[in-house]
Amino acid sequence: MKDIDQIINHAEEHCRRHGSRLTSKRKRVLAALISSHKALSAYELVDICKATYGEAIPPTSIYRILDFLEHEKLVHKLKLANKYVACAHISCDQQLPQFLICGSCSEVKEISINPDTIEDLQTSVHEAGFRLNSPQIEMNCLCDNCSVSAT
Amino acid sequence: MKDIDQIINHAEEHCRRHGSRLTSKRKRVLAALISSHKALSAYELVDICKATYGEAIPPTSIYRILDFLEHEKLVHKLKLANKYVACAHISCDQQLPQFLICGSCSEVKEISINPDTIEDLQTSVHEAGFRLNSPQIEMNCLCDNCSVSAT
DNA sequence: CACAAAATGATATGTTGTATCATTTAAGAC
DNA sequence: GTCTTAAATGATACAACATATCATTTTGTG
Repeated sequence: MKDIDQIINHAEEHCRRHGSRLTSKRKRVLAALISSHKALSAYELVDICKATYGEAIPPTSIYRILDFLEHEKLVHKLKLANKYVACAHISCDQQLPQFLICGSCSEVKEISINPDTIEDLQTSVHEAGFRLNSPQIEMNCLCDNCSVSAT
Repeated sequence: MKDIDQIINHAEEHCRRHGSRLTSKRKRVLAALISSHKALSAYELVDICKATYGEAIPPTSIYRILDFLEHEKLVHKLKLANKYVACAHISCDQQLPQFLICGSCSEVKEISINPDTIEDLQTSVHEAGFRLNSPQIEMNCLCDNCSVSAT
């Protein structure tokens, strides 16, 4: 498990190379996401930032910051859950995100599916006359933990 | 292309077998979804029902009716878009929905992906310690129409 | 018909997200 | 260093999506 500061430093470097800036508030939001290990809503991030740093970042700013982080591919938005997660691969620049979201506890796992399977999916999509915007796929799941306790 | 009344009749029979009732308002909502050929939001359905039948069905009722129709598997909720679509297979009871959603024009296509591919997906999910709640998968796409006009 | 259960309606409010304009902050020129 | 300007952040208002709660209406059954 990588130290959070180290990941933040990597992200900062990544931004610098792209000519953008990882400001202190952006860092706070990213750090909050990284350390949560869960998907968080924008308003949850408002609360967490307030609790952690005393000073409140208003919702509009949080949304803008999330847009920025998403654009820099440091954060993914999970549309199934309307929540946000830090990219699991900030430090290695991988780019084919697939997410499993536990419907019970909101745990999120970012996995890498066999590229052949993704290829098959693409084929099916093409045959239907569509094309995939992004290979980001989100799946409603139960994590093993929750499926055990549900029994 | 099946006649809408015929599909509605089939749906009514389906409900009867399950001991539930497809009331006139539920029929209206389902008919609106079937004839739209697009995903519609709950509030769009409020407007359409009002325009089509004169009499308004309030949002709370629309949501309840959508829940009912979803529970009866006559309608799918697309979480990516916060919209609802009539199930393309009402008349044949198929049950493995995968959806392609055009991010530009909201056109929705319900496709059937190769079962082997779905099987592969399931395997990846299991290896990650999760289990799929439902095989419903939604993918952000562009339809060919919109990708042509975007060029 | 009378009763109970199911369905629908009314009202209020919660959650997520965006539009608009004002203010603050930071980077580069001089 | 300080001036200028562009980027970032803040404040305010509001739109879209959704649910909680309680009241009323409709429907099936004895």
